[in-house]
Amino acid sequence: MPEEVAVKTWRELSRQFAALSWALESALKEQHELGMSEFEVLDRLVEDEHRCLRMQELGELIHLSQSALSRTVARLEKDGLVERALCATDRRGVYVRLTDPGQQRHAEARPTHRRVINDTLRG
Amino acid sequence: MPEEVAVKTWRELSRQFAALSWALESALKEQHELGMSEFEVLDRLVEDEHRCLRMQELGELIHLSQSALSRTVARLEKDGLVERALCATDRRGVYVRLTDPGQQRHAEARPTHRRVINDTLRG
DNA sequence: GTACGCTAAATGCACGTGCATTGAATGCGC
DNA sequence: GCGCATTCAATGCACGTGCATTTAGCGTAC
Repeated sequence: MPEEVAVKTWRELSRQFAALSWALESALKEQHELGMSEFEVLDRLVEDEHRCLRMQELGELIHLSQSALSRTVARLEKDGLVERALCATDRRGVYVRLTDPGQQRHAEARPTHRRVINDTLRG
Repeated sequence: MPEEVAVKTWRELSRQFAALSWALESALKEQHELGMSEFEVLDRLVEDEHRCLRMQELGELIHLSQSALSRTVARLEKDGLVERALCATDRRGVYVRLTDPGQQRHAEARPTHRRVINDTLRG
């Protein structure tokens, strides 16, 4: 890939990401009181069979530093959307479990999320 | 485009952007004492015929809020890499002009920038 | 058992960003 | 000329993030 093409690709990537993340952030915040990172956590938890993941697993799925993820989960916990539970087999670890209110909030926000993605990627 | 495919696209976009912006940020910071946004400003200025753009023009090229751009330019100015000049025709406007040290710093950093992009997009 | 290194998650801190506001300058209507 | 809405850039402030460190728990070697 010639150098200038790579730069063009990067700029296009930036542009798309900026547009979409801004659109998601504002739509989720305004309509559902959720930040993008918060929704992302809920969205991953819903996909899990047991609606429960370890911090470490979440960290691999979500592009956030370990500390940022820790605080994001803390915010969700404060709002009662997830709960933390100690890991029985390894007490250093923490399970993050989706609560019923969390599942409900996600169900409300999900259509917004999907719609914004479709609209923005199309536009 | 089916809904799940759009979500996959978004997640892939996020993943690529996170990987590339992190790689750029750390490489530019470590090797050239430049943040990604700072480099982006220099990179756009170099491409301009007169190495000089209005804040507003920069704002359209770079995906940064107006306030963030203002501060990014302020940091560059503090380091002597750009200078601000009042716009003669509209005294509300500000021209941002690349200085010689700025051009030199960009020339040093550019190969790093291009290489990281190529390597990361390929990987 | 104890000591050591390693890993998981939380926290102090500094920094960059966005939002809202401010201050200055322009252009339009009158 | 005089207002008045609009535009451009800068700034106060709050917030989310990353880095570095801390705290706790694990595993291995001895």
